[in-house]
Amino acid sequence: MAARHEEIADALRQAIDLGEYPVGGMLPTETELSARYAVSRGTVRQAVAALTAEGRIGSRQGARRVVLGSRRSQSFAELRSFAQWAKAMGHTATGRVIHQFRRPANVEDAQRLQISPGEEVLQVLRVRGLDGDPVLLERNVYAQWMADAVERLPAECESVVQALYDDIGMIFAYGEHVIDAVAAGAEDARLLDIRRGSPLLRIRRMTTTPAGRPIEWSDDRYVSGTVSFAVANSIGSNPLARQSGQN
Amino acid sequence: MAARHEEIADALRQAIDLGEYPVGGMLPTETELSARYAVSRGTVRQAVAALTAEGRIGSRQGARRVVLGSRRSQSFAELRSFAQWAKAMGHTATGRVIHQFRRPANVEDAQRLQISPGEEVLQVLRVRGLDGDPVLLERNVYAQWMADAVERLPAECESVVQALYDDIGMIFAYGEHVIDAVAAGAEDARLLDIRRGSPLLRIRRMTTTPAGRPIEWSDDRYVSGTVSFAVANSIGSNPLARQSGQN
DNA sequence: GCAGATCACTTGTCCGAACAAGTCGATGAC
DNA sequence: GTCATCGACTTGTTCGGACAAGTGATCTGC
Repeated sequence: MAARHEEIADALRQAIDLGEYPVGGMLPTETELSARYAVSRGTVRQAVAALTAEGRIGSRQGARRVVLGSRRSQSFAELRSFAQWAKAMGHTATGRVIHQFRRPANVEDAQRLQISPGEEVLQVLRVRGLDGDPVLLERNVYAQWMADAVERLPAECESVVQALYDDIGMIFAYGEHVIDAVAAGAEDARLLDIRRGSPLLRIRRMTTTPAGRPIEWSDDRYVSGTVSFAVANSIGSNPLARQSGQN
Repeated sequence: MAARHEEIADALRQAIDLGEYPVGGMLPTETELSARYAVSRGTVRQAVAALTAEGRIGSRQGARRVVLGSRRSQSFAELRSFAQWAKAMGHTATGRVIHQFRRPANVEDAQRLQISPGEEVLQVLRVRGLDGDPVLLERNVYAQWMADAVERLPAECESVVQALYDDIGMIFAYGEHVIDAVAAGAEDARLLDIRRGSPLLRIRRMTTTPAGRPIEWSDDRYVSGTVSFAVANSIGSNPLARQSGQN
C-alpha cells in the first residue's frame, strides 16, 4: 500500500527508536541499505531524506549519517486535530461550543481566506479540554462554503476535523502557524478558569484544502504548562522562522 | 556555485514573490520547467520539493501544483543567530552578558549534552536587545570543550554564533526547539524591564555540530509582542509537533 | 439536464548509472 | 612526534527512462 521509500523510512524510524542505531551513532551507508532492502540508491535517499527533515538524523557530504535523536513529530493529522493528537498521546479530549454566529468578513478575514470583505463568514468560539481540564480556547473563522457543515456539528463535538471528514469528506491539507505568547484577557481567563494576565501560548493558524483553497483561520490559546510544541531544523532545511512584531 | 536545483528553487521563490505565479494560481508542470531550465525532471522535482517543504506550494498527485503563499522562512543561520536574523530584518541587535561561570553538570545537562553528570559545563546568562529595547533573555549551557572559546568572547558580543565561527570555525548545524509560554519570574522581569508575571514566549533549544555532537542547550525567553515564530506544514511533511506537559 | 465513463495530462515512484565533492584514517616526509 | 598528502569511502547532484496513480475536462448515454 505505502510507497517503498516510506516503508523503509518507517523501518529506520523503528530501528532508531529501538536503539538498533543508537543516538550519536551512525547509520549504515546508502549502498548497504539499498542492498538490505533490495531497492535502488535513489529510493534509499528518499527514505533518509524524510528522517533528515524530521531532524532524526544528520547528513553531511562525505561522512556517514549520524543519528541525532528519536521520538519526534507524528502525522499531520495529529497536529491539525487536537482530538486526534490527544488520543494518540493517551489523553481524552473534550470540546464545547461557547458561541457561534455568522457575520460579514472584515478586512483581516478577507485577506486570510482570500475572499471579498463583506462576504459572510462563520465565527465559532470553542473551549477544549484535556482529561477534564480546560486547556485551549479556539476562535475559528470559517469561509462561507464551509459554514453549513460546521453549523451541523453538535455543540459538544470531540473532533471537528474528524466530523467534517465523515460528514462531507473535507480534508485539511496544508497549514501555516504563527506562534507567540499573550496574556489572558478577561474572556480568556473566565473560560479557561485561570487568572487574568496568565501567560497563554497563542497559535494563529490558516488551513487550506489540498487544492489550496482556504478553509478557516483560527486563534488558539493554550494554558501555560499544558502543551508545548517541538520543531527540529538544520542547515538546508528549517521549517521554523522568527518574525518580529505582531504580523 | 550552488547546485542547479537550488538555483531553480531560488528562481521559483523569486517568481512567486514577484507575483509571476500568483497566490492561489498554478505552477507550470514539471515537464515545462525542465524544458525552461534545461534540466531533467528529477532536478526540477528536487527544486519544487524544497518549496513544498517550506509551505510555499501545495502538491497532489495528478493535479498541478498550487501556490499557497509567499515570503517564508529564511536560512538556518537566521534562525540560529538572533543577530543575523535581526540584521536581515533591518533591525539592530545588541547583546550583554549578565553573568557567566563554570559548574558541574547536573542530570539535565548531562542528558541533553550527552556527557556524564559532574563534568564541567559553562553557564551563561545574556540579555539581548532589538533596536535598543531588551526583548530576549538567554540562558545557555555550553559543553566543556566549547567553554574556552565562549569565555574568550567580549561581554558585549553582538553575534555569538558569528564570533565563534570567526574564532574557531565552529558551525552550528542542527537544532531542536521546544516552544511554550511562561510567566516572567523576578529575575526575568528585572532584566527585561517588564512586570513580574508578564507572558514570555519560551524556546528551549539544543544545538549540535554537523557531526551530531551537542554544543549547547539554552532557554530563551522572548518578551510578548516583540517576536513570533512561523511554521508551515502539510500532509506528508510536518516539522511541528505538539507535546503535552513539561517534557 | 445529469450522472457516469473515458482519456489526456500531471505528479508520484523507482530504476541504474555516472561523476563531483567532501570526509577520515593511513601513510610517509620532515 | 607532527603535519601534509593520499586514497578509499560516502554522500550530493544529475541524467534519462519507464510505469503507476490520481485529476479534471470532455464525451456519452440515459
